[in-house]
Amino acid sequence: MKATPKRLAVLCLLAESGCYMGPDDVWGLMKSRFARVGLPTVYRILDELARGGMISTILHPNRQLYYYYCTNEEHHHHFVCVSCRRVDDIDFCALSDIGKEASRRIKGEVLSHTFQVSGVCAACVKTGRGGVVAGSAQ
Amino acid sequence: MKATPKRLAVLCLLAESGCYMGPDDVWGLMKSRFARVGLPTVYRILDELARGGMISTILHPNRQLYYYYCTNEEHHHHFVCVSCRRVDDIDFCALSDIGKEASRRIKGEVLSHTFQVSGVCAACVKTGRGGVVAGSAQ
DNA sequence: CTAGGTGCAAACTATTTGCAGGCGG
DNA sequence: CCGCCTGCAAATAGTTTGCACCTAG
Repeated sequence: MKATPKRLAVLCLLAESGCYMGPDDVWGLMKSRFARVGLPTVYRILDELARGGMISTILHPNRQLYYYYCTNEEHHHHFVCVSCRRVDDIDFCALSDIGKEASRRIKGEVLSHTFQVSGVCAACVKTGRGGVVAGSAQ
Repeated sequence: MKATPKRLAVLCLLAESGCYMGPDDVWGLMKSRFARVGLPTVYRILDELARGGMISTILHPNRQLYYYYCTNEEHHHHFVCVSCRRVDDIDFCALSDIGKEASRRIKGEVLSHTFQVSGVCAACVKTGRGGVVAGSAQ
């Protein structure tokens, strides 16, 4: 993939923020850096970067897709703060710990899995940000 | 919540199929049982049943919401077959097994979590249904 | 009579597509 | 000159809302 100014800018935005952002958020920041930039372009760039593995996706319970910068090459999962949108890597995989057990019970072929923890990060707990949020456990 | 004929019908449809369905799928089946039924009504009923805990939701990687009937009162997770749409309960929780570890690393407050395994169920593996599907692990 | 359930049409919003212009190699 | 990156406008699709009707209690 060619490193165009806009692709780099999106990557930098995400890397510097350390937060997950939706296409609209990224678009807002891009508009302050480029005179002309279209929302479809932001969608395309985010999709390309995610396909290329440079960023990862967060499927929010609100059914929208968010993106964030991720250097961790290893398979891992995420803790997302519902207050400040910060993302922390969880550098272990739930499935690997219980994989044998899961396979034994399911007796099928596991193709993929999602594991995502959301809550309030340490910083937000400390400063009292992040009120009570309805939790949904699937 | 009042047990209206349509609410019961939606519940029965899901219970009898043992599969997850989208609002559109449910609508299709409802139309063969009721002369007049609107798609918005199906959306409303599914939402109400889910809020009431009578059915549970599956947030598919395609970002659409599916519903399925679930008797298991305990906290648990799901294995969804991408081939036949069957859902199996995984009657243990990934987070409980690694909860202390997660809390220690995150140092924040966990509000909710999702854990969902998708693949091909035993029956589909046996009959050769269910081709290769791109897997996405978050 | 009243409350709530429902059909229908329209609105909404996130996302995607088509297409033409433009820029770099 | 060619390819692909991109802006813009329009289309798409899932979902939600507004509102009037209608029926059970």
